[in-house]
Amino acid sequence: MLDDRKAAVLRAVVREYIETAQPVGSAHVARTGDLNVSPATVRNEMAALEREGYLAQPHTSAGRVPTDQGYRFFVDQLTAPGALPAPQRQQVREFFAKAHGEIESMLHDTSSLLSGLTSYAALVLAPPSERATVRSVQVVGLTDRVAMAVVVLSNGTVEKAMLELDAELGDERLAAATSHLSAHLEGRSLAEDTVVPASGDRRLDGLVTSVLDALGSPGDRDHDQVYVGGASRMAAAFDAVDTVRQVLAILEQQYVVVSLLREVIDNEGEQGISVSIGTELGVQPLAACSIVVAPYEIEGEALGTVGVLGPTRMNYPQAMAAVAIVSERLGRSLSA
Amino acid sequence: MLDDRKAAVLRAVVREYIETAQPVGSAHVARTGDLNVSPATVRNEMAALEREGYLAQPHTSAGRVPTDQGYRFFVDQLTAPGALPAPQRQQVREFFAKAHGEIESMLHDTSSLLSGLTSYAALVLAPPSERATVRSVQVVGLTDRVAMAVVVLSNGTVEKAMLELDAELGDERLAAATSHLSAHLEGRSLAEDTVVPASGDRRLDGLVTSVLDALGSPGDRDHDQVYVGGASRMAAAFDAVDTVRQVLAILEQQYVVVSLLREVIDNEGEQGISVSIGTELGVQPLAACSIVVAPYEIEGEALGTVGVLGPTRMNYPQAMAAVAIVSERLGRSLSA
DNA sequence: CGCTGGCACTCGGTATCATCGATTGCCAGA
DNA sequence: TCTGGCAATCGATGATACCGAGTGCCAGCG
Repeated sequence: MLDDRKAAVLRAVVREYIETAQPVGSAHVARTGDLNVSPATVRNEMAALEREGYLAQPHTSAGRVPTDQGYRFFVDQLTAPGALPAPQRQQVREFFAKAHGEIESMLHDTSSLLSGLTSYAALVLAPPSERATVRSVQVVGLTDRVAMAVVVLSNGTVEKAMLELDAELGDERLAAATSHLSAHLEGRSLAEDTVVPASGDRRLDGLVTSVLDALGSPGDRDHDQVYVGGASRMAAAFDAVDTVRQVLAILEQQYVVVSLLREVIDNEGEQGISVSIGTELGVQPLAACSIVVAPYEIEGEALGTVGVLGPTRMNYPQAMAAVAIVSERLGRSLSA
Repeated sequence: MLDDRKAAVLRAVVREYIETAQPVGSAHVARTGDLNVSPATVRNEMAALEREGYLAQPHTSAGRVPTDQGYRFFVDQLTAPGALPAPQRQQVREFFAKAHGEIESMLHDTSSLLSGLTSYAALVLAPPSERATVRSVQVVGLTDRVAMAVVVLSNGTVEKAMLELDAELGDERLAAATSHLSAHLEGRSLAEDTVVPASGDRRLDGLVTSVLDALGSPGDRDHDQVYVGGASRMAAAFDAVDTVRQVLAILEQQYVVVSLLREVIDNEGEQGISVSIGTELGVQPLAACSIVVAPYEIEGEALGTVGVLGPTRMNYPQAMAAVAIVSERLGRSLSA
């Protein structure tokens, strides 16, 4: 697609622009890039790259800036994930050595870690609890007419649902519901359309049904819990306060973030790290942002995802390295 | 402290500045304020107010801007909470009419509501679970050496704690621990130093102890769950992107936000709404921010708090009105 | 034929300067 | 005690010029 020299020029421009956030001129490239050519030659190549859509000029007589297409080529062809500097590798190691306990706090802390590693916002998507099996079900009365169903899943997640009861139900009936549900749910996943056979007792069956309803409904969306860490770092990435506001507003909408992560993962071949750049994200306010994500695997199955959200001029090699190592260690840590 | 006319001038300046974010000149005050005096007179008053620390001049020959002290006087003496416009009252009513279900999602949604009402960031602090009593305890095995203790509290909260077991424990022993703990914890609060008598079985007692340890430790800090809504709106309140970053960084640290809310509530007389302005907050990055908070009461006891965080030049009457109505309705809603 | 040095040209950024207008402080007079 | 008048202040705005980074193009060189 691009001959070697064009590629080298593009690479030099992207690298320089990532570092300085300033348009890159031909002189800089001629000096920096490995190719030993004069600025004039570089200029010709840059003009060509601009015609082909890889570079853009903010205005005549400024340097060139990579376009989304330019970043795309850079990510796909011109760079490898790269390695994280030693101190940061060490930091990751220590984090996962200490990490233990509840999955929620672990995912939350992971988002902070990743954000710290990259100086961008970090996104961590929890594994869907559909695959987990029920370990325990319990129906507990809170007040006369309010009960709560609590389900413990094999992955350490706890689901709960409030029930508003039509009629006052005694402890015995709640206990009966608990044991009835336990008998038919334990060992299965909540996702299956679990049919719990009727018991004959009408009020009991009504209670059981409402428990299943309550547990089922949040399962679709609420479960895609996403942890956003270091959103404030987006403020350092842009100097237009309005851009910052729009990006943050997006990050506050969990479902948008979740579907964004899903899309990015699905888009590319499943070979690990995926990158979506600028307009590829399909969300206007994020036109100046890129996302780097990788799935993490628990017990060999790709389940959740971790990623970072940064400006399109983010440091892709570093971000990819960080996402790679964190997703790998997180998966390993959760498998144990 | 301030004679009537000075107060009127101060009020006019604060109101105008809140609206326009521009330094206010004497002519504007003379026109706007109810007092029928000439700009020259207003100038004299303003000079006096500046000497006494209520106003400041960004530079000679600009208008005046309120100082923190000026806002303080305004809030304490010159304004009443004010009433929310009808459509917003309606919005609150509808919200709480529909609201139901788990306390967590309710608090979360409340923070969004309050943020929407005020266009500032909203802070909602969950009631501490110390007062709630235990309704159910259960120890569930997840893998050979990992178990999870789940406690359902009377307020609808679920506590959980992971346990790493020294030795493999069979289901019978977990069940024994469950019933032993149930017998001694149910009806009490987790905060009390609950002494669970020894059973005689050494391994069982070890398990029981570790459950209590695990449940006790997070109880101190993890519990002060705080929900932050509309943080992105802080980006609209400032035009220095760096200020935005610092404020957001603060908002990401839960414990800072929690202790901030605590302090503000404690500072002032407990008569409802409290306001902390600028440097009063004692946190340098928030020098340009103010917080308006009110406790909400469940069953007559002041427990959690709701509040908004905005720029010092926030619309105090409106914010106070919004905080007041939301805290009142939230408390009522949670009491039901 | 491709690369290079040279060169005119473009155009944003910065500095300088004058002007304008909002606002003040002060003072003398009502 | 208030007011109108007035000089003074100082940021904001705009015009102007200049500088420099960078470009595109072209003629010449290897």
